[in-house]
Amino acid sequence: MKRRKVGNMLGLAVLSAVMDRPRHPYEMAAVLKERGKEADVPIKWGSLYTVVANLEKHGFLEAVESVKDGGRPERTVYRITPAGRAEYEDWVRELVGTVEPEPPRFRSGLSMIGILGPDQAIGRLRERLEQLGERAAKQRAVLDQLRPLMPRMFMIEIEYDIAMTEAEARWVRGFLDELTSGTMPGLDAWRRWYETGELPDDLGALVEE
Amino acid sequence: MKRRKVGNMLGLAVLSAVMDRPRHPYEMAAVLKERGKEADVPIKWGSLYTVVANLEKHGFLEAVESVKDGGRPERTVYRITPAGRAEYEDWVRELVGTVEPEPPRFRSGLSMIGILGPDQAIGRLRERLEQLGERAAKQRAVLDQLRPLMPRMFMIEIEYDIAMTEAEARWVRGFLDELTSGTMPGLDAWRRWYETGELPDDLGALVEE
DNA sequence: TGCGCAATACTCGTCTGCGAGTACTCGTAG
DNA sequence: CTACGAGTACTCGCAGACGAGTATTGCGCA
Repeated sequence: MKRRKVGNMLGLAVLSAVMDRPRHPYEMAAVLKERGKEADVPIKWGSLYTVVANLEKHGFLEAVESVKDGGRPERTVYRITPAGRAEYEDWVRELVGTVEPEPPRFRSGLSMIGILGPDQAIGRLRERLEQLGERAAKQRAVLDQLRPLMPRMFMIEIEYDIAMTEAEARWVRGFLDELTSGTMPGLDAWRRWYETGELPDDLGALVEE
Repeated sequence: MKRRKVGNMLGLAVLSAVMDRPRHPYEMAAVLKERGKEADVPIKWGSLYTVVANLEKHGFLEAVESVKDGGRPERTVYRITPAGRAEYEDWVRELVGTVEPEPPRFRSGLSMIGILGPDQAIGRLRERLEQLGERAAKQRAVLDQLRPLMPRMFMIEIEYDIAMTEAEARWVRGFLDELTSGTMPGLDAWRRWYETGELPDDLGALVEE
């Protein structure tokens, strides 16, 4: 497989920032923050300059070498090249069109939730549920605030975000219900194991492989 | 904030692999693959030894220095320490109980879907939808195959995965419907901009800030 | 008029992640 | 009985990510 020449997501953000007009790195970061892209790609100062340099090395950006105005320390302004535009488009095409495995950390947590024991597990899941609710509310507030200002298509990723947050909340709530109502099979075996360390014979056999 | 001493997710996997009995690094990787943990945490050989070394440095693992059997090149066997157990538990607690922002790459793609133009966007979204279907089917197959062998609680993360995949598929389908049925506002403005490069006056004003 | 703080615009060095190589060994097909 | 491919068990070194520092300037406020 042909891995992207510049793999860092910040690279994509940089390309998008430079599409309309040439900018110097600090300005790129500024517009990205303004446009709320920080939610997509956390902008780290350390990475920004490395990434810009790499994009230039691979011919996606070129320096317009404008030292311009007095005052400020010297700045290098970059312009996007045709190759850069192509890369940008191709990258977005890939992001939208293909699903690659990016396991969320919560998934890992779930797969090891055993060691917490049922009671602690329930407690933690309740906390998560609450946080998911807050997150959804916050996103919805952003959406409402922006709605009069710009067309829906420009905020579609927020709608996606809300939908996913709510879906997760729904799942967690369902799981929680099964745990608290006792519908989930093996619950007391789990509790026994957590409290005494002994596990039922059939499971003991299972562990052997 | 107190960042984890060993931040790599592989570290968590290593701890989990060493909970029951001491193992040497290669063996850890082996059991992790066997238990299907690769879906949670991709196991990179390069990282494995660094991570194990770091875990040891911070007192979560300790070497049992067993050169043991003939044949194979020398191996170092590691045992988990009490501090290691505590760290493991605490880490899982954090993963389950708190939601931190980890923006999926698709979200970024959506926020930049503009440059593709409506027709290409629709095409790509169709592809994604198809892949999501495949993914859900595959996960479901795994679940069905495992169900007779182990209790549900041991496969809960697969259930979560399926639920999330389906939720995304549902959202994409809805979005796609709005695009193809023409319900989405601003669709022809979008097409015009993509084909000719000119954007309606109200948007032009918007871009100024 | 002078003080300090926020903003501007980076640089530097460390620390981590990981791909690609290495070297040895066992089973087995010819 | 031997050659080879698959498994075993790592090592090495580079490239990338990032935190923390630095130096300058403009502006508000007293």
